[in-house]
Amino acid sequence: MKSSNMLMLESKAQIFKALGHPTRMWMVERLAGGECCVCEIVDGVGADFSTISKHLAVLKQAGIVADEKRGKQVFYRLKCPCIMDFVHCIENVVINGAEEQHQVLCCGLEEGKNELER
Amino acid sequence: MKSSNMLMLESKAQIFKALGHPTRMWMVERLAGGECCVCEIVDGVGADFSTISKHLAVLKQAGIVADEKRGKQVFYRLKCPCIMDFVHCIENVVINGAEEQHQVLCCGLEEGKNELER
DNA sequence: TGCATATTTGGTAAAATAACCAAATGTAAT
DNA sequence: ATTACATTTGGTTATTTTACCAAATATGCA
Repeated sequence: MKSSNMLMLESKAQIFKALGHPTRMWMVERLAGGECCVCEIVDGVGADFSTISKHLAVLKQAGIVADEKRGKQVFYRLKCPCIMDFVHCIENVVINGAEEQHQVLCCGLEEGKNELER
Repeated sequence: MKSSNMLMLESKAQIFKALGHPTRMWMVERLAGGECCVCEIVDGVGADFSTISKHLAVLKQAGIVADEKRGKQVFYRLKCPCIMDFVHCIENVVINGAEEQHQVLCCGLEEGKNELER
């Protein structure tokens, strides 16, 4: 691969990769509804604390979430809530299947929709 | 994980995962410039034919690209060129680092920028 | 028909990921 | 200071991913 921009390529891929796991996807959607502490995520996902912690570390490492310790708890939040625009588009891709992808994937963003608040 | 929508979650994650590899990222960007045949991608990436073929299969499986056989060659194209909007946003995230992400990630789309043609 | 070209498929080994448990760390309250 | 709670880190094992090679398949041309 001819790569003056190999590093950029890897960085971008890393961000997508971080979103490429159902549990982390769930977390991102959860955090889109507002920050929450690790224990809340553990409750929602139903996996081991350590597992959740590691998934959160992946998202953090990719720059998708930020964490803040307050008292005994650590709170995570989406660093960029607009990442949900992506997610909603992808959702449409999934729902509408292969055929309509072309139209559908573009829609949400171009009309400036943002359904984070729902 | 409480999952009436577990399947949806997995499908979305799969799409992100497909984008989560430098080589596949490169391919998507290459295809954003217009369809091309497998051999052109092989040349660009510099990996084995079989490796490229398998990466393309991942993208196809995820519904990101489509293939069409013409003569001896197989041509691939982006099923949804607007997926590049995502990629460019992510690019900004990478460039601007953690601090500015919040503003930057949103920009490209809201101003309707689309640099596919460059 | 038979050959060369283009691509995919199958197999295998190395590397990366993911889940859990146990132990370590940091913080607050006693 | 000790204890309890919240989270992270380290270790282990199972699974998945990736890359390459070799072999199979498909297509066009001699």
